[in-house]
Amino acid sequence: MHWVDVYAEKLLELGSNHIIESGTGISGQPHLGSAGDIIYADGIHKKIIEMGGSSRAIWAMDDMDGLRKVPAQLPKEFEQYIGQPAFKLPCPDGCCDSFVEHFTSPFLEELARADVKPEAVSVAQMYIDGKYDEVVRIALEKASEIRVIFEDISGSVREEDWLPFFPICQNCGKILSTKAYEFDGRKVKYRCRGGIAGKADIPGCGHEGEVGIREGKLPWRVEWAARWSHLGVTCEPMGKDLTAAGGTYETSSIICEQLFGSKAPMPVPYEFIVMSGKKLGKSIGRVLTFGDMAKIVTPEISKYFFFRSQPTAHKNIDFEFAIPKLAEDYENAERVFFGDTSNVPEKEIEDIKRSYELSQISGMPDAPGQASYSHLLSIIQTNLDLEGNVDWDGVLKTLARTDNITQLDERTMAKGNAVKTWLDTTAPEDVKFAIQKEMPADIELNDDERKFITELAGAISKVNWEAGLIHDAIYETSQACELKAGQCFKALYKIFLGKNRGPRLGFLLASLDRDFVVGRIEEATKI
RNA sequence: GGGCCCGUAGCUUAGCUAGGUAGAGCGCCCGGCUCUUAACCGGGUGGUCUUGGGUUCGAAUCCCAUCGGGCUCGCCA
Repeated sequence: MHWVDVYAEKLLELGSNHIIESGTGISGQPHLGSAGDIIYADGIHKKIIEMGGSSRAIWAMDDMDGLRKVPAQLPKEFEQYIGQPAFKLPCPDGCCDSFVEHFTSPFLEELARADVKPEAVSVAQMYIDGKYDEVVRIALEKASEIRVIFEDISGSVREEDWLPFFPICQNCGKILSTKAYEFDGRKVKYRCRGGIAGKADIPGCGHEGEVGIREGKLPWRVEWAARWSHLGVTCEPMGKDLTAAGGTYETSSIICEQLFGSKAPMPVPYEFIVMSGKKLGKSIGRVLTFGDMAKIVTPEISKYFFFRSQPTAHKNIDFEFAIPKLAEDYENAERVFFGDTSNVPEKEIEDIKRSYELSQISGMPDAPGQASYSHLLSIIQTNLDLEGNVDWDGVLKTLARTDNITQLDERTMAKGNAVKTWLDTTAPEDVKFAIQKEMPADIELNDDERKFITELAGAISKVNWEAGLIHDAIYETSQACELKAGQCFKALYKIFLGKNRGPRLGFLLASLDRDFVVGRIEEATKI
């Protein structure tokens, strides 16, 4: 059984109403891993409903959290906001109402296009609206119990007067720099004495004051427990960092059960996504969000990436070399789904079909997609104009010949655009080819190849300029020279592309100017 | 020091949540093809499933231990 269904069934054994939560810190653009968190939750959520249970998928944005450091893409001026809660920050580009909206709305739109539509909940808004009043009050009143739990689970000792609450300083606006020390049942007294975020110190302003319980937040582990209890969360995917013993999940579970009297949700631990050891430098650009991935391989294939293996399996995404392979895996799953189960072990058929199904975004297609990613990769490059734009009519002509496709349907266009995006962004030079306007400087031809080229120079000038005839002329010349055709094709690729391989030569050359081709071949006889 | 995850062919890996003779892709080798969609077709090479125990009629799979890798907790989202 597919792991998504295993979780859904386990949950339904526990009860029929479920809240599947996911959550993301808003300290910049949410990355691919955050999207995975929500995609996993969405898969389980949908399965529960499909099996007759009721379920809500909730996505909590942690916008009450203080800004720890300035993300790379933000202007330096944002340093002034370090320590302040995210929900109060302005939009970095002035295009949205707020910092949070700037990052979350594109993220949610990208996911929505993949048919992943959780109910978004602002944590800050829950505090401000008083939704957390009760849990905050319980936490403050039972501060000593929480302190004991922290000590038992993780061995960390808090100060005598420690309170599980971080007020927003009324003077400097920071939330990472305050220390609450007294709760009188209504107000919390605090000192803005400075704090720590990662390795950096967050200086405080020294202000002393008191705030209401809606003007600050609980510490993470307490807040998580409070949220579970308040929303009735029954299941939540989480990164493996949170599931370590003595870690966040364990502590929060105990707080949830002991203080709030609620059962902790079923965790769905998952591995982090690794980007093939490559740094996310300028060469790879911004390619680390779900939207970027969806543009490079389509939303369906992006979802397939998450569903095809166990959430705990290591996930290595390589935006350079592994993209066609990922697409091929998906296309293979598609064939399996539509009944071609050759090459697939019996045992895996069910899960492969299910992974494919989970990856769809607008119902089940009634037939496999027609053109493969790899094929499009090749034919799109043979149909680029000088500005690098795709000649879709040319692509269609090729597809008509190779795949019997009479029109570019939505799926084919989506895949074609994805291929083009990949070529324009992270595709490695190895998979790219382009007609060399000048004879490539550093190529070498051996005696056989030179002989072939010389023969061909005579033959090619007499050929009618049609793909099939050009191809025949090349083949016949190779036979006449008693050479392997493969070697001869290679020689031509070298002089036209500067590479050893390429797309079908007859069609490639036919699309070029005849004089140019003949001229290049004649030029090559002098190498 | 504690915990979690991973370890299967040269490489990438499936199978572990059904215990039933280890499967695939890439690569490589041979053969074929009026010979190329960075292909295709046929055949082949290649794994003591990290290692050692245990349970079992039977273990890659379950249990215990071991080694190696990654991550994480002990300050802190």
